[in-house]
Amino acid sequence: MTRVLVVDDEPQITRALVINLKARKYDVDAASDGATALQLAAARHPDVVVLDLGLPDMDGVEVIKGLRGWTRVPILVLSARHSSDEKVEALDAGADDYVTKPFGMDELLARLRAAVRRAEPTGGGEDDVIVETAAFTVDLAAKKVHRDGRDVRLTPTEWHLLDVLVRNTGRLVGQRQLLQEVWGPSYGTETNYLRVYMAQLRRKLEADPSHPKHFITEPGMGYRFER
Amino acid sequence: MTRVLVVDDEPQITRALVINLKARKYDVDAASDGATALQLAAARHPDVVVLDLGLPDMDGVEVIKGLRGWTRVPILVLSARHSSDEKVEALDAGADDYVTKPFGMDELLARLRAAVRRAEPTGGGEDDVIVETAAFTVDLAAKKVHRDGRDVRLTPTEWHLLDVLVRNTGRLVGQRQLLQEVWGPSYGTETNYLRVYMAQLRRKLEADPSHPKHFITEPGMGYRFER
DNA sequence: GCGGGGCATCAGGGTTGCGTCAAGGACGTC
DNA sequence: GACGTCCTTGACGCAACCCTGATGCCCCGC
Repeated sequence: MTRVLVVDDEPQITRALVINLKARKYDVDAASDGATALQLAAARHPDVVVLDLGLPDMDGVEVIKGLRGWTRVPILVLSARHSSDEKVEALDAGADDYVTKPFGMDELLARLRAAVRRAEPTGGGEDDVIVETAAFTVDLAAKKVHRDGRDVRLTPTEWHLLDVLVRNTGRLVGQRQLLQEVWGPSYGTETNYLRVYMAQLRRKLEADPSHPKHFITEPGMGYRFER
Repeated sequence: MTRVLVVDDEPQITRALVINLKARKYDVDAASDGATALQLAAARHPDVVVLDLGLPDMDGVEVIKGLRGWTRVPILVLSARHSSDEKVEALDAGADDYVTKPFGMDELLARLRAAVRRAEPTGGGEDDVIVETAAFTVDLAAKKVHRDGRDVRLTPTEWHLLDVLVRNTGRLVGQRQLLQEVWGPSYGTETNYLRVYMAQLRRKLEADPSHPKHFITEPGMGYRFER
């Protein structure tokens, strides 16, 4: 769940924001002054901060700088000041967006979504899904198989087949489904393809290919991957 | 130098933006309609896009979607419409910021700086900037490759390709992804480009180009950089 | 015991994909 | 206008992959 930190000293605005955010399944923390805000940010590590610049204890820009000293969390500034200088100062201090009061809740939420989306891990992040068995290790994202300390090379078809099986770990995958997912929708009866490629996968990955422990045949039905 | 793509069909606004941006040492491209914008974005790979929603040939939101199909480049929307719905639609389509006309140039530039700053490489530190292998050293930030005590010269396309591969060290990068990231979204099947440029990279960087240790071919799928 | 269906394994051949080289053309520089 | 660099494109040999058929095994029903 996305965590939002709301910082505002006007209770009615804070309340409105909190209600709207919680209704949209955000996890919300709230602070009414800068010191509390910095403390909460450090303790709770929010995914995005909504910050009113007019705080009782310190300048809003100082809060931004305080945050930027250690985090790149998106900061969405809220302010009654329309002055261009204020905006420039806040943005250059490290704010990500600047919304002037009064604001439309729809717009604010859209800007919030944009800020959160931007901060999401890049496509090439390391959200690798790794599946381990006693005999080998599969990294689906990197398309890598490790076994006995060395990489195993698989052909595209072998990968495709392994991919479908591993994504259904423990479940039986029917022959027809395997054929259609790997070879295309017009296939469904060419079970000999499966036999050939299952044999290759076993030869490359199983400790004892003729007595497979991970690529199990379910006669007449399909195959199952067990780790 | 930061490259900006300005998309607007009103010449006076475009001119004002271009002049201001160039004065601040930005590298500026300009387009007056959506088709040109998409084409220029693919060809020039800007670091940020300033996009007017009111274009003659297509809906601005379509331009956003067209860009988001293949790139996360920051998009700063410019529009005469103040309606909340328009803003929400543009932001949810993938825009990063939304500024209504008339706008203050100072504010716009500050928002632009914020957008560019955000897109900078993650603050992981400087441990990722330099990648070392047994044969050579790559400095992605400085755009330098060192090998056997001397600098290796790479062409822009070679750099781009190396960049994508190194940023995905250890991971397989599909040929379609490589083509689209290096040559643009309209490419995807021209695998001969890859073959030619991979050969050049290998010739310049590998100790034994015909038996590559770092630029690994995965037949039928793509390439992988290993250090 | 006998026959049949489904499965594992192997080996061959057609086809695809890769590496390499070289030539042509666009672009910028001097 | 000549030159050099870079990108594109085509052709060729070669290796790898995918498909296919043949063979033999095991399990099961008759």
